[in-house]
Amino acid sequence: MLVRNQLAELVAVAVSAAQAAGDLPAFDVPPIEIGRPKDPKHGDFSSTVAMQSAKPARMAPLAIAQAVVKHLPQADVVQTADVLPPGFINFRLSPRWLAHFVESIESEGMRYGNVDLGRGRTCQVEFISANPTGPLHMGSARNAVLGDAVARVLEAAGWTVQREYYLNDAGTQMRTFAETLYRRYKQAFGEDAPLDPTHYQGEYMIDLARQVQAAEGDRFLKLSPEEAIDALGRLGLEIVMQWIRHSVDLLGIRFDCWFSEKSLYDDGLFDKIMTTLRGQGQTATRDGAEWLLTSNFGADRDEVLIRSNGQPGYYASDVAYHYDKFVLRGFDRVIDVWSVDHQNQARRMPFLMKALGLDPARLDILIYDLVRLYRDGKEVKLSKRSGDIITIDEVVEEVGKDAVRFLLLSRANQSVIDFDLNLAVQQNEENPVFYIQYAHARMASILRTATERGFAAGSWAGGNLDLLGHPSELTLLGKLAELPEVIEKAALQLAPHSLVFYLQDLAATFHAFYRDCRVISSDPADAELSRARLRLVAATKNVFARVLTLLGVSAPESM
RNA sequence: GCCCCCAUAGCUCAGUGGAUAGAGCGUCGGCCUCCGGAGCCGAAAGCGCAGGUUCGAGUCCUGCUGGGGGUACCA
Repeated sequence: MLVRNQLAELVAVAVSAAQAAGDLPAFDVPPIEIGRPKDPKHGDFSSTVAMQSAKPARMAPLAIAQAVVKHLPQADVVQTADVLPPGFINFRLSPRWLAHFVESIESEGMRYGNVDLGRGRTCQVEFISANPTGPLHMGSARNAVLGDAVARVLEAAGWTVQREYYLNDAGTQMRTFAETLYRRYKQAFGEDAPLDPTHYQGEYMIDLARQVQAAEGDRFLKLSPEEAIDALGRLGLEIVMQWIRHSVDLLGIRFDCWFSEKSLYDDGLFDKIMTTLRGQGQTATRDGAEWLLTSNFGADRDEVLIRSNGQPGYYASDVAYHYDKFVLRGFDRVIDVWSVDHQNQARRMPFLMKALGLDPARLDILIYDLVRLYRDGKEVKLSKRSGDIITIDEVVEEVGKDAVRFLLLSRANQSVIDFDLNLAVQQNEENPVFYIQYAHARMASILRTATERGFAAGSWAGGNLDLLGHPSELTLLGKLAELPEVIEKAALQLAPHSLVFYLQDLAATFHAFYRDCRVISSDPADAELSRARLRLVAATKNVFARVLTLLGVSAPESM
């Protein structure tokens, strides 16, 4: 159980006991929340229950706090519980308990920090889902690493997670893609086939056409334009999918499922849902189009399902796709990771859920803000259509997966990221990922050095943890014990960036410990203390590796 | 016009309604004779403006100013 929850229980018991003893009146006790004081001298945890109870109990907060502390049950975890004006109850964790906390970290290993918010329930995280009409560009990189990190955090929080890429292989964009490829393909044979302004202007379409030319020759020229466009569209899609898989792989991401939008129509699911919705009277025909009457569920407007040209609109796909997720595949929860461009669409999703008879709370739309790319001090605009793109592959090959992931995960989701390509290339102390990885490498180095100086690998396992008690050791131990709270918070808020800030904090705490406490001593009299400290270093290294893994960033043994 | 997000130190950003608002970079001043100085210690420096709610507001509400995004029978 989280330390915070243990303390909350102790306080709850104390309040009841105080009431039973007549030291507190009967009143509605507010939910007991345990917080972390900003200032460490106020202790490790604090409760504001006394201030919150002042009004209902009609008592001075200070007196309430004193009554609570008086009835606080004994517990190993608590060293002291102090009352401070205006009514804070401050807890300090027991040094002995903290020191032995190392044993928990050792036994849990790379599972340490896990919490059980999910209780095994299933959660699908759908992310990237960029149109397969070209290589993944840097605009999708934030989506990619955020979605993956959220998936990792949710797994650590007890959810059974499935990662999915939704392939928009239906609709007009695919048609435009196929037409563009057809013209580039003809151009490759020297034919005059100029692009329209609506076509994809990017150079990569030329590469794609040449690739087809090399592999397939001129056989598509012999088909009718319609047949050729169809065939080239399918072939081009396959090739682009290979590009996308490669980029995703470079970022260290694995998808469990690549879901085809087209399959929603080919497999008859869309028709089936339309029949159901019509039967329920949830659609209406107006202006030649068929609408889903979301205004019946509180929306300020209805949504077009089938356009007046007879083609389904994108909302139709969303309806069928989410029906498939929740009803056919039965996910308890779904998270769609969308850029801020889709904020309007996101607001309409709850109505879609209601129209399908589903609880909107089961669907989270995780909105993140833009990434602005800068090169040589100028913003670089990204657009597949204009052809001005910087691919994920280019950037990852230039600055590495770790830097890309770390930089893109070190901001809150709702803040804009300015990604300076020139700066990211500089692999120096200005790059925060190196600070973190350095700390891990330093710990690895300490353990290596220990084995060279007579502490056989693992021989410190029996080190006497009771010897740990230096303030810097206790601070480090307290920070290590925070991890479950950090993971819980990251999972609840779908905000992996808090892991980054935790790591920076932990690194600083470790460096302070390293400064104050010599781990490997040449004095034989300190051998036992060294073994205890080596256990602490190994536990800290484990926590670093754990959190870096949650971020998808590697934890180097040396740099 | 309407809707959403943002505004915190010189710069880039954290900050679950709690106590003296933090970190990195930059600036200034210190620290390597046994573990990695890619590190550590210290200093200067901040919540856009005006109201409101609350025992308590950077955090919640309203208005204003400034920046970004969104407002299709396109996805």
